[in-house]
Amino acid sequence: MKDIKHFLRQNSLRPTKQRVIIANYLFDGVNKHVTAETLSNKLLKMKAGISLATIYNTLHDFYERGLLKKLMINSERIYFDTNTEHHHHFYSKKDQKLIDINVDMKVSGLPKPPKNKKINKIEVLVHLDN
Amino acid sequence: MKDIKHFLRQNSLRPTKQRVIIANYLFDGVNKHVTAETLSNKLLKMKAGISLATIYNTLHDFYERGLLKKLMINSERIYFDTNTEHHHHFYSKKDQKLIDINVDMKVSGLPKPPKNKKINKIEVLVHLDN
DNA sequence: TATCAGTTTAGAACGATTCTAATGTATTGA
DNA sequence: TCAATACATTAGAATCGTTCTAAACTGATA
Repeated sequence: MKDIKHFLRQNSLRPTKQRVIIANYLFDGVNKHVTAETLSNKLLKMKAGISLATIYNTLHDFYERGLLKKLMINSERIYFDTNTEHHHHFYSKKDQKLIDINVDMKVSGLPKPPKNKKINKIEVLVHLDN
Repeated sequence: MKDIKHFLRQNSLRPTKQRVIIANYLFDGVNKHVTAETLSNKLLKMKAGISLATIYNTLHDFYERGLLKKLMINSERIYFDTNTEHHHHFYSKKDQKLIDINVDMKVSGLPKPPKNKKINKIEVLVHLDN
């Protein structure tokens, strides 16, 4: 897609074949949560032979440009979220699945942060059964 | 300490030399957040020559008995919390430090969980600057 | 106090991720 | 248009936290 090449250039990323394929998939309008592994599997199904190293590089590059959010869900792998707006998540450990919570939530009763520290952001993770 | 041996036995853990040392440190009344690495360093300072394997085993054993909580903070290492009550945290990435939030907080505006799923627990992580 | 199940340990293995350095490709500017 | 070159991709090695293995050890028991 022309648009994606534009989009990549706007983010100072050369629109290489691999980046175009990955960006097309990730930024198709449907928000996604991916790991290097799930993305690799998806790309394999699409017959796009992109090396793992490039997948890691690309996720990293996109993250550094603010095109992806990194999620700290468990210690086993790194999740990337195409929804870069501030939002929260449901998480089902059993299904290893994340679901966006896009409605506005409020956290009340928050104590003052320690001296000389400011709150950057508040992350709410709602664990579902198992 | 006699108490710690008792405590271990009550949790169906043999009070071995290593477990007694680790439990004495972890459950001294002051809540702590440790990783295998920080615990290992602390034990080295105490001149307790406990192998890394045992540290991992012991953290795991304590976790399985519900004596420790596992925290998913970042993907680099696993944090264990001696405070097993439901509570939340401040996190400073810069300092790699966690601080308990022990006051009651309320999250409002939470949407319904997906069909057939029930909310298990809600975790709030307050990121401090950097 | 001998037995034995449970524990500790060094070191190997593992799995996600990062690094290396050789090859390939998009961009540039003449 | 076509070098030249700066940036990307890649296979495979390296890394690092964690887990596994299997041999030596130790607490509990009878």
